[in-house]
Amino acid sequence: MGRQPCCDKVGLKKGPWTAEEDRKLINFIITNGQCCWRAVPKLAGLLRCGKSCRLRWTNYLRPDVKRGLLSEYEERMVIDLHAQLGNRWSKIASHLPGRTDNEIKNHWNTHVKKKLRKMGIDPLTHKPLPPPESEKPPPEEANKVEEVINPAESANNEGKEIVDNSKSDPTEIVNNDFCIDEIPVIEPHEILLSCDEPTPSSSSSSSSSSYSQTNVLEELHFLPSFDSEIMMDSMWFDDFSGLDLLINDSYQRDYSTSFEPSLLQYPVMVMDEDYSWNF
DNA sequence: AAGTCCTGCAACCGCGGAGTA
DNA sequence: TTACTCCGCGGTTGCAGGACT
Repeated sequence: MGRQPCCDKVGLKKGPWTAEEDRKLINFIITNGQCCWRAVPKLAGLLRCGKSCRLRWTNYLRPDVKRGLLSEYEERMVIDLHAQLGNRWSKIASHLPGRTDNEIKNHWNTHVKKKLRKMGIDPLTHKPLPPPESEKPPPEEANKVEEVINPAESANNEGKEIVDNSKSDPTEIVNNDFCIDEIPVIEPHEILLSCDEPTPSSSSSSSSSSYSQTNVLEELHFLPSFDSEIMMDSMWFDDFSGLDLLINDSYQRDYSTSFEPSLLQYPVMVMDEDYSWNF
């Protein structure tokens, strides 16, 4: 007896998401929160399976998702964490706020693997690759590279916080108070908003003209004078009633100039006609 | 300019774990 | 204990766009 499909696939749409589908999904989650993905497509009026909706939301539509290439620091962290955790992308992603497991996995497979191999490091083991017979690098050089890459073996030298795998489950590492395991189901009042300014790469990295690579949330940002220092990482709304969230279907209202940031208790989100978010 | 190859990324698929009746 | 559902994870695929010939 095979496993039952996650949903009735007959008549379900596959492939890239359209702007309209994204809008429906965003509207639904903003109104109802994240719950019961299986029911989402039906309730949101989407011809998608629940898994597809969840994937689209978590990897792309979530307001706090960070777009663009990983910074050097993030990449280094990914390498370090991969050395500790292996291909546990969701665990790795939990240490990089705003990054998704899929994004990190893709980055690893397309960039980091190559980079490490180029450096003579086995991306699987983080140990020096056995050099080709013809060009054996000096042993001290290989060791040096390993020192840099393999945190488990360089912890003492760098004074970095490295988890002792023998003493505790590496998956339980809590780094910077952020662990995806601790994130509860998101309720409507808990829609997470990124305070990051859109990074230049996020707008320029789109290599495809297809809609799916033009994040409807790409323009997400606070009012220009909003104190992004204070709200550096992210913020959670304590009370849904205070979230003045406006899906501007009429495309006529412009709230972006009608608030003094200092008076703002809650940022105002307005969805524009191009499905981008504005505050 | 046209054809082919390569690359990067979004999305899909199938499995395993957790929860529950 | 078993059978079932649902969710999340990791591996893989498919496609669009860029690079190359």
